This record gives sequence, structure tokens and C-alpha cells, in this order.
Amino acid sequence: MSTSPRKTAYHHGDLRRALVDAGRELVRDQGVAGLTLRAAAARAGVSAAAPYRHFPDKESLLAAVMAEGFRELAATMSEAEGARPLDRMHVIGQRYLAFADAEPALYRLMFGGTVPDRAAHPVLEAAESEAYAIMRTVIAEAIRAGDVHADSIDAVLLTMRCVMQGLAALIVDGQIPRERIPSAARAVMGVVDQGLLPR
Amino acid sequence: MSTSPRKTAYHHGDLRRALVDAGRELVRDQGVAGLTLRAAAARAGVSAAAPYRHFPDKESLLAAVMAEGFRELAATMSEAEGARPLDRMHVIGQRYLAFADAEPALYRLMFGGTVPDRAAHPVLEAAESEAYAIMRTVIAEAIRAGDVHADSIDAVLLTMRCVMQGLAALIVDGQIPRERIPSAARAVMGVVDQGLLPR
DNA sequence: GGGTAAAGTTAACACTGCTTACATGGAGGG
DNA sequence: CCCTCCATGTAAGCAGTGTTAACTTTACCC
Repeated sequence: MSTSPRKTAYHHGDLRRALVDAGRELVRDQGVAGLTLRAAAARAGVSAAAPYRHFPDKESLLAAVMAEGFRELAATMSEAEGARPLDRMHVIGQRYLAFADAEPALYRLMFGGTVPDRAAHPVLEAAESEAYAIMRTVIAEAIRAGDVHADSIDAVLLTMRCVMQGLAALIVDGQIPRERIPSAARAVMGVVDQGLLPR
Repeated sequence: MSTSPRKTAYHHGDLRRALVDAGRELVRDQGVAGLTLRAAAARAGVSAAAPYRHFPDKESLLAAVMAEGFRELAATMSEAEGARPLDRMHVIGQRYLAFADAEPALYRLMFGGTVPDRAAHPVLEAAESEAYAIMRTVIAEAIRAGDVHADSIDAVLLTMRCVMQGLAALIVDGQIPRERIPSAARAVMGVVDQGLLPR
């Protein structure tokens, strides 16, 4: 089982993995501020100094947890199915919002600017851009199929990211009651689909 | 000069005001985490315990700084001019993005969920809803004037908030180079105006 | 002008966190 | 079978932070 880079079964087994999992649980249960090195170590059953064998500093653990979130988000979006590309776009939007609703604190960690320069963590950047690549592919298909009219793919991608991030922000902030999330999403998507201008 | 509730000129003059200003500068210069009670007190030139004569705890100072930001945002949006209501909507969007671009850390404080329950700070809630009321008024005018077609005002308001919050999030994250902000905003607004569906 | 209460100072407490230096244990290779 | 080296434990340092208690100053009111 030498899939992981250089980790075999030592004392703990795979402490790195355990720390990332613990960090995720901490964020989920106690918010972004609850993710501390000591707490993650304690939850993994090791001493406070043990994490330093796997992460150079706290920010690296944060980045690892964030990357995990982006991978999960990308996975759930890539599973989106639908007859036409436009349908898949809508399903992707719903998955995105469901993710934010299910794990608001993790979403905040991922998009709240807690880690200033993501460029310092290549794995994080990779996981993030993979998620956007999925959106881009679907948009390209929708344009090619004639489902959506657009001058450029990137304008649509930017719009899609904005709308979803905006809706997610409202959800995460608790400004939209959970039971109204689907209707709010439909309303916003309807406006974006049809446009504001009278036709 | 008895405009302020019960503050005349005591030792400091108006420490409450000075602390809010200091807090704003701290957020601007050092990010949300840089806004600490001690630092704000030091910047205002008083001891670390002095703020407790004006704020019951740290969160109240945070809320005051946030309220200040919302008031400023509302002020800049209410100055938006334009021949037609739709033009004013666009100008409001530009002002909103300019605010986020000029004070990214303050924007993060305002929308990043640092203060969990805004309901505990009525002044904050008032300033916030005033900002949205401005948007709502313009949207209502635009619908009445026939500039935009929409089933409900609230659907458009929600869409507008989502789009602007989403764009602002990208700006604040530094994912859009400053010189490209206007063109990105135009692209997104164009998609929203025209809609995605072919006509 | 004296008293009162607000406004500010000093000092300390109680936490919590990140990080490092050094000691220890156990697994794997020769 | 031993030796080496990686992964962890122990202990401590150090820096901050929010918060409170007790004391002092000063502006205003009578």
C-alpha cells in the first residue's frame, strides 16, 4: 500500500491523513477558528508537536483541509447528470449550493481568505482549478449544443462562479432559510437564464 | 455639539469614535485578525482596558466597525446617478465593487461571518438593511419604468446581491487583476442583462 | 467650591496558541 | 542481532488576547 508519497505504516499508521480528517471535523463542529494544531493533534490522538513531522506550520494543515474540500466539491460536481448540457449546469449549481449548505464552515475556510497566498500550496491550487475546469467543460458543451448563447465561455464561467458564490455566501450566512434554498436558487437561475432586459 | 447620544468632551474627546476609526485602520492594514482590542486602544492612544467603557466586549467593537462599513457602502450607492433606473443599477454595482476593491479586508469583515449573530447588534442590522433598501428602490423603479422585466422585485434583488457578492469575492481574493475589474464586471452584467438562453 | 460619577490607568489573571529543543521508541536494513 | 533513522513524546518558551478589579483623574452639577 505505497500509494501515498512516502508514508508507510509507522507508529500511527497515517498521521497526516488523520490530521486532515481531524481538521475537517473541527472546522465542521467549531468553525474555522476551532481548527487549531493542538486540537487536531488531540483528536488524532497524538501530542501537540507531532503534526510538525507532517506539516511545516499551521497554514499548511489549513491548506490540506481546504484542498480536501475542493476535491470533494469537484467530485460532487463531476457527478452531475442531465439530458442537456444546460440541465447539467443547473445540477452543478445545485450540488455547489448543497455543498455550501452541508459544510458552511468548510466553505468559509475555502473561500474566506484564511490562507492568504494559495500559490504557496500547489496541491490546493490544483484541486481548486480542477473544480473550475468542470464548470468550464459543461459551459463549453452548452454553448456548442446551442443551449446557451454567449460571446465567450469565460464570461459565462465568471457569471456562473459569481452567482453561485453569491448564493452560497447568503446560505452560509444563514440569510436564506434552509427550506427556501431551492426556491431562491430557482429564482436567481431563472433571472440569469432569461436575462433582465425585456425581450 | 451634543449630536452624539451622551458623549461630550471628556478626557479623550470621543474615544468611541476614535476606537472605531482605529479598528477600521487596523482591518485595512493588517486584515481582520489584526483588529484586536489592545491594538485599537493603542492606536487611539489609550490603555488596553479603556475600550470597555464604550464596548461591552470585542464583538461589539467589531460590529461597530462593520456598521460603519455598511453606512459608507450605502452612502456611496445612494449617490449613484444615471439617466434611467437600469443605468443607476449598473452604477450601484460599480460602486459596490469599487468599495470591495478599495477596502477588501473591511469587506471580508462585513461579509465573512466574523460576527455570528448580527441580530445582537441592532445598529449593524439597520445599516445593513439600509444598503439593501437602496438596491430595492432602484430595482422597483427599473421595473416600473419598463427597463427590466421581472416577475418579482425580490428575485431581482436576490440576483443582484448574488452577482455583486460573487464578483466582490473574486476581487477581494485577488483572483481578478485590478485593471480587469471593469471589463469583468461588464461581462457579467452583460450576461445577466441579456440572459443565457438564446432568444 | 465640593461631591459624584463617568472615563481612563495600572496591574494582573487565565487562557490559548504556535513553535522548538531534546529525549525516546520502534521498525527496517545490513 | 544490532544499528540507524524516522516518527512520536515531553517539556518548555514565548507571545498574545480578552477580560476584570481596584485605583485615579477630571468634567460637570448643585
